Amino acid sequence: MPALRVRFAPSPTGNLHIGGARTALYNWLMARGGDGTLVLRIEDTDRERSTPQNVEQILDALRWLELDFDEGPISQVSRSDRHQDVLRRLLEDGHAYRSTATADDVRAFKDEHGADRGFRGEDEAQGAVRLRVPDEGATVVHDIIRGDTTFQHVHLDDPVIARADGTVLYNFAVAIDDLDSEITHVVRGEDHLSNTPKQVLVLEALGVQPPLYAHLPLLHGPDGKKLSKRHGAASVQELRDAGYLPAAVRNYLALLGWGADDDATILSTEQLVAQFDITRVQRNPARFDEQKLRWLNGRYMRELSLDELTRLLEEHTGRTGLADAVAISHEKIQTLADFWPLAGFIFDGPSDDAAAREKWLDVDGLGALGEARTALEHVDPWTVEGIEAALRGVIESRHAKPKDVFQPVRVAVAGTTVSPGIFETLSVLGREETLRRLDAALPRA
RNA sequence: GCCGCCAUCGUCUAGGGGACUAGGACGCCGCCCUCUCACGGCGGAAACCGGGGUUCGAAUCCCCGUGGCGGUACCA
Repeated sequence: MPALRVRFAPSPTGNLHIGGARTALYNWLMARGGDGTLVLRIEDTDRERSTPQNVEQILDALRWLELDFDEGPISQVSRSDRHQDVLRRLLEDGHAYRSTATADDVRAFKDEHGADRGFRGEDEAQGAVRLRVPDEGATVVHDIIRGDTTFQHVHLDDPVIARADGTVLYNFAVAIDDLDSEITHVVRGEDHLSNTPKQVLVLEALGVQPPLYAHLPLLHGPDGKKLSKRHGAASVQELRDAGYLPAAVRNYLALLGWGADDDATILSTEQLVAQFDITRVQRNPARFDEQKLRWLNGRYMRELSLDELTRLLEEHTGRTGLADAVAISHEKIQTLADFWPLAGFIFDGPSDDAAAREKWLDVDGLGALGEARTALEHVDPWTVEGIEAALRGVIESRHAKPKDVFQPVRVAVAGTTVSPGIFETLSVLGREETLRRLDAALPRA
């Protein structure tokens, strides 16, 4: 039994999308759970898109997700000498040939022959390099999620494996790189399934065994369409900006296409590593549901200590001295990004919600506010309990409903109808600032 | 067009011939808690794509249809 070796091989086209992130996670879980090795390879044969910045974005996303790798990153381009060697060998032994046939030529051929025959070119000693597909038989892809898939050779065209200028193409480079990295399990998106026989054929031409495959179901947006920016946070970068926690993202992503034996929903990374089983992965595509991620993230946020949450929020907002405000907001936010809209008024002053003022700072509201101001002035010491007692006293003397006093006060200090608990908020604000804000909301005497 | 993959509540899933009056989670609805928003608690509505088989028995196996998705590049 050879050691488990898996790989994550993104092409650096920009942000790491959540589909790619899940592929990385599944590979990582397999490696970590099975004493395996995870190899990172950058598929950078498309020179246009493979900029150093794009590569750095991928690495950055993996770092944020806290998914480490054991070997690499290996640049596919850096292996071109090896690719050329193999290419030459296939050309020499007749498994590949040069042909000037174009995509249009192949299309014309297909139009004529339909599904009866795959395109087979003539060896013209020049042009692009095509791999010779046997006329008879079939290539079977062994997939540990989907079982065996058979591709009849008559349906396969001889694939181009290198351009006329000699540079190799994806389906060739992948096969060689996986071979040289001694990858035992190729775990990747289902969009690669149809091209897998080309890779298997390359390996068979070299007389070596292909690895086992595991093609993961694709991830779609809430509308079932391909995931994109318009679906909200679709990349790791956006997830981070939206204030999600890496552990929550890992948990959620793991559940997109896989479920634990006991159908548990909240699984720590340790539990994921211990329980993840690639053979239990779903075969049908999953939709990315940000609402569930939000809920899950909220659960993780509430597990955090105040110190840790404060640290993360100060990092996220770029502000300091948030500890008290965090303490009274802890239960009310689901993402790091939720904090400032809820509690930012404590630092930046009341927000300006005209509808809220109109509704709660009417004649009655201002009356309650005036009494509240007087009552609060004498609170000593300035504690949550003292503040509550004072405000409840106002309710009693006015024979009012609680909200008829609390909401005007809230609108006066926060500028809007939503905030952390009112007593806690005033406590954090301090007597001076509280009275200042109440006075500002009251008509001049 | 051709080749291929897929198909359980709105969503993620459990289920791998009888344990299914189909279970859990998010979301939704109602109630409770309550100073707003949340949190928490309780309860509810909500699914086996359709049609044929196989079988004593099918959500589970097979076939067809339908639908979704992917591939079909001298992209990755």
